Amino acid sequence: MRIKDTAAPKFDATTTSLRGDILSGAMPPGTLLAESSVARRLGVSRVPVREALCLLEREGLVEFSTTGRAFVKELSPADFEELFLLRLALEPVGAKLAHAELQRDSTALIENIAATRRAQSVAEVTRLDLDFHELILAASGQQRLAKLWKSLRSELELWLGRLHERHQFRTQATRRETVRSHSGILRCIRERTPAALEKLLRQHILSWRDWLPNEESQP
Amino acid sequence: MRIKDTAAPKFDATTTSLRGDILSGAMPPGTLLAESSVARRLGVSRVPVREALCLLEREGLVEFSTTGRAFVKELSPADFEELFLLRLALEPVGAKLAHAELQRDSTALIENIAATRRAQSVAEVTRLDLDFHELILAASGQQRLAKLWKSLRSELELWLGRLHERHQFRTQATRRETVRSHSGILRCIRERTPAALEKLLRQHILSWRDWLPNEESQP
DNA sequence: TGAACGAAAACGGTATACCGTTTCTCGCCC
DNA sequence: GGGCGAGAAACGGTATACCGTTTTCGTTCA
Repeated sequence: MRIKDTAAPKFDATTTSLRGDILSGAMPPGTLLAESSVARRLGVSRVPVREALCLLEREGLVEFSTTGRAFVKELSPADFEELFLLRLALEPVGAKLAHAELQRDSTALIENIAATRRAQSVAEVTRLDLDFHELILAASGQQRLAKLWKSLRSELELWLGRLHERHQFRTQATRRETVRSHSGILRCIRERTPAALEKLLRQHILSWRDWLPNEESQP
Repeated sequence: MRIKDTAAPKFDATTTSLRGDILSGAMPPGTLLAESSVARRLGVSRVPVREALCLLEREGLVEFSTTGRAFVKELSPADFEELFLLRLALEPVGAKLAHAELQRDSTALIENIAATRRAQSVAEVTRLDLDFHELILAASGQQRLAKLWKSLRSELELWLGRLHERHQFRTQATRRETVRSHSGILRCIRERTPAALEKLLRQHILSWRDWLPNEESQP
């Protein structure tokens, strides 16, 4: 009755571990991820580490120098802007296609909104917000679109990691605004009002962007 | 005065070789790319092959089964449609941003159009067409957008590989139409008429899609 | 004091070897 | 004749070892 006999591959445990360290801020952007060191630290050989770094590069969390060394990716304000440029280009397309699937079953999105109402911190609201958008793109039925979103999300979370420590957000206002936007977006998808949907979605994404301090200050 | 002392890494020679075999049709979609066999055939060890397969997966030419085996990606008609969905979503955004760069220097695009005028086959027109779009997205200054385009292009070429053998195209009409569209698009970018640009670009992309037989027939 | 130089340590690219699992093949049994 | 199962071959995941290059750091010289 066993579904899986095979032992879990080490390279994805390695990937998970590294991803956690990066997103948690334990390894800030610019940190060198040397294969040997990582392998020693995690008690595996260099081979699974190599694999993990390759995967994380595709996720957008790691970048390689010309000499082949891996670093935690550093995002410039321009990168940050590009992420939202792509969100604005892709999400409306996906949302319009998600209609059929969400007409059939949108409980996940409804539960997400309910959970957002109960959220206790801005970090939690943020996570639920990203989950909400991810659910929509998954419901679009477009594989590349969904994959692409996950990569954009990773990079956004990489950026976010630096913010929650440094800034005080107004939890209640953020939460209320998020719930309102998400409810409206879901309604537009299910009632199939594409023009209103696009407008709402764009506003929501942009307002989210403008909440985040795009620090240019420190030289 | 040597820029590079270091020997060219084998993994990118391997990547190039495999990419060529895939795009040339020598290894049709569905072909198993076993690390051992490829390594033997190319006279290298499995390690560079592993690296190459990882890169080619990111390019969209290779996909992995759940058991970790690599195959030349098989594209369904739905995949084909998704590629154009993404092109329609992304290219207008990139083209609008390419204005400044192309105002400064658009010789590459102009030469591309001239070369298209002299093209002798549909395959050549096709390649120049893809080059044209790639140049625009490169000029947008958006790294992720440019990377993304290259991946979409690879998959399109993967699809195209099966067509040029099986179908007779009208070279002259295709060439004339392509030159006309490209000229119009370039003019719109440089004169910054975004509405007309978006319309032209969408028409051009869609007409391109409709030329390609999206065969549903054979069971 | 600062910059250029050189040696040692660290790192990445690659080859090879081992092991458990998957896949294929061929012969057996129904 | 057709499914079915056992054995063999092939394959992927991982560990280890070697080598040339890059990086780093301490020393020396201007």
